[in-house]
Amino acid sequence: MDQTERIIQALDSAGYQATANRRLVAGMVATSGGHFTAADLLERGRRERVNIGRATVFRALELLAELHVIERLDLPSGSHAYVLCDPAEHHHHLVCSGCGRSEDVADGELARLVDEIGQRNGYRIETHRLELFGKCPDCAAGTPPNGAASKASSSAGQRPGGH
Amino acid sequence: MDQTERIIQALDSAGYQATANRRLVAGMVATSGGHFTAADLLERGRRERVNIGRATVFRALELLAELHVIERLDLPSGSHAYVLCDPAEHHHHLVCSGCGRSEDVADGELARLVDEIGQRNGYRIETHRLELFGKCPDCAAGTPPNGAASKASSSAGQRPGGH
DNA sequence: CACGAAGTGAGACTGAGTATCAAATGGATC
DNA sequence: GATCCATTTGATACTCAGTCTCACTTCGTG
Repeated sequence: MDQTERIIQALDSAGYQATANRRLVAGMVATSGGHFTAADLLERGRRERVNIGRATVFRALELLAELHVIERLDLPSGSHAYVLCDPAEHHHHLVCSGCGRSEDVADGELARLVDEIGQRNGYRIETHRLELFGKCPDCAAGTPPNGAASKASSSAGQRPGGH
Repeated sequence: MDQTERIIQALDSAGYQATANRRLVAGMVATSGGHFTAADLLERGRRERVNIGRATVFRALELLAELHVIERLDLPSGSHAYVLCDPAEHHHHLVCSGCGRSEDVADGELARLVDEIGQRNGYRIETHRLELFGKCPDCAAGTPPNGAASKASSSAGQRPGGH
């Protein structure tokens, strides 16, 4: 779990206390293996008989998002999820609609494309967001259950089609 | 209001009745001039002393979204909005964080880029979504109030910064 | 007009997220 | 270890978006 350590590090170096609750959330985030919602963590906490308040979980997630340790995602279903990610560079997310697993995708060429669109329309672009949904190699091959599947299932994979 | 007509047409040719309520919603959507939330329409209805139920507005929006006459948008603030758009071709939205106005942006090169990303990661991509937020020419020039501004203000332009 | 289907409004309900506030805890200092 | 203050926490109330239900109304058709 050196991912957990990294999160705690981030908290600490930003001047926040690494309390037991925050460590707990960090641990759950680090081992999520994909995207997760606040409700997922709450549920998991309850299942594991951990005493952590609702508000505390929301606060911890807000904090981690602020530190860019996790990032908020809008699932095609319309609900909000988070993914663990690398705070260093601007990137996007590729999310498996089968098992919920997610990959970071470098911005790469997109930045240029976005600039171009902005220029063509006369807009001064401030933020852009690209979200990709599909099936990961395992799910595409029909072998979804991979550990990740079990706990991500609650929030993954509704409304795969669309537009 | 030939935009309104177009929407009614779409309802009609999909086999739905173009009732008074739906015409009303169509009219509000057509004259929105930017993105709007369900709450915006409800509020506008109340202000204009129109008697239309909460559920009816949600149902109408759902219906229009299904016909691809409007499309759902996730604002950077995390709330859900809709924009009127061309049902014909796959495209994305460029939204002004100042006045709420929005432009359709053709998918263009993005499709290729998305394919490439999918291939590189071994994912079978099902959906992608690009959302661009920034300042339109008017807002960038410091002349925001343009008619559109007044009614879009309730839902536009929070949290302009970010990653 | 009569009928069944489609549409509607009121209001109950649900679930996510926020706000409040008193109590607990952390960590620095003596 | 006792004291102090800032930070964190949990319980709970609250707000708000969106859904569901159900009785009632309206629509189109024969």
